[in-house]
Amino acid sequence: MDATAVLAWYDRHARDLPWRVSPADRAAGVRPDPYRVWLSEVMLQQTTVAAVKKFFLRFTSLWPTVFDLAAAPLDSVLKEWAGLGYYARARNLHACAEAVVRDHGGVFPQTSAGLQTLPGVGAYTSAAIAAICFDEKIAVLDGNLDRVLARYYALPVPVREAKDELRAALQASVPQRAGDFAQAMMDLGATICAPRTALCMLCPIQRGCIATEAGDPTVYPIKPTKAERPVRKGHAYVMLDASGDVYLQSRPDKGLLAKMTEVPGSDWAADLPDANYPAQGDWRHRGQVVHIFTHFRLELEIWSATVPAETLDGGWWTEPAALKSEALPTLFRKVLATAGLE
DNA sequence: AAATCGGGGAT
DNA sequence: ATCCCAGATTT
Repeated sequence: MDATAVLAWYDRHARDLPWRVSPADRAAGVRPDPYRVWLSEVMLQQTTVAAVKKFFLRFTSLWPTVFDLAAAPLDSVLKEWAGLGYYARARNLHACAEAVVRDHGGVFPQTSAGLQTLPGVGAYTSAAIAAICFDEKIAVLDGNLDRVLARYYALPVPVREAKDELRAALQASVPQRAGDFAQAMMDLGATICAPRTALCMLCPIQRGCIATEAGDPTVYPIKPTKAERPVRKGHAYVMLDASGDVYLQSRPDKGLLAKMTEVPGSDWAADLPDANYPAQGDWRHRGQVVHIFTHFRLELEIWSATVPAETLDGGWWTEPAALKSEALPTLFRKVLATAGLE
C-alpha cells in the first residue's frame, strides 16, 4: 500500500476534530495530549464521531487532566456518560485514570504494550494512542480499516477469520508518520471508502485496490451471517409521591446498564410477566417503550401512579426538574418521557 | 470462539 | 427497517 499517497491525501483532507492535532500542526512540532487522545479513543469505541463530540467537549471541560478525572467520583463520571452507551467503558475510564495517576505518576505509558495493560484499553486503543501520540510504527486496525483492507485485498472471507493477516499486511505499510497514517486511514474509511458507498475516484489508494479493479468494492467485506434479535418484554413502574417527585434506584453492579439509574420494573422475559406493582396506588397504563439493544429488542409496558413515599426504600426521590442530572440511560429517559415526565 | 455490552446517525 | 460505528471484556 502506498502510504506516501495516503499521507499526501491526509495533508489536504484531514477531518477537523476536537481531539486531533492537524497534520500541519504536527509537522510544526505540536504533540497530541495523551489524555485527550485516550479519552477520545475510549469514547469512540463502537460509537460514531458525531455522537462523541459533545461528550468529549463536556468531559474535557469538567476534567481537563487525568488528575481531575481520577479525582472525580465514579458517580459523576457515570452521570456524564449517560446516553453514550456501553457503560463498562465509563467504569473502565475512571479505573484507568486512577491507575495512571497511582501507578504512573499521571503520565500515560508511551508504548502500545504498556498502554494495553490499562483498564478498557485493548488491542485497537493501545495501538491508536501509541501511534497518534508517540508515532509508534504499529498497525492501527479498527472497523474502518477492516473495511478498507478487505476491499483493497478483496478478502474472500469475513474479516474476523483473517484479522492477523490484515494486521500483518497493514503493519508492513506503516510509515514514519505513523500517527498521521493511522488517522489518515480512518478518515479514508469514514469519508471515501464508506460502508455503502466507495468514492474510488477520490481515493489515494485506488491503484492497487483489487476489489475496485474487479468492479464493485462494496461487495466487501464479506459479512458473517447474523443471528436474529430475540424480543424481551417487561413492565416499568414510574412512581410519584404527593409532591410529584419521582422514585429512582440504582441498577446492579454487574450486567446490562450496570450501576446506572433506573425506575423499578419487572424481569425482562420472552413472555410478558404479570404486572406486580411495587406499591399501592392508582396505577395507570401510560404506553409502551420499544428499545433496541445489540442482542435483543426490549418492549416495556409503562405504568405510573402516585404512591405514599414512606412505603419504599433502597432508592431515592428526585424532582422532575432534576432528572437531567441523573445517570439515566436513554432507555429510562424514554420510559420517563412516556410516563409524562421530562 | 462466542456472547455480552448501548445508542444513534446514515441510508 | 437495517447497518455499523476509532472495540473490550467475559464466558
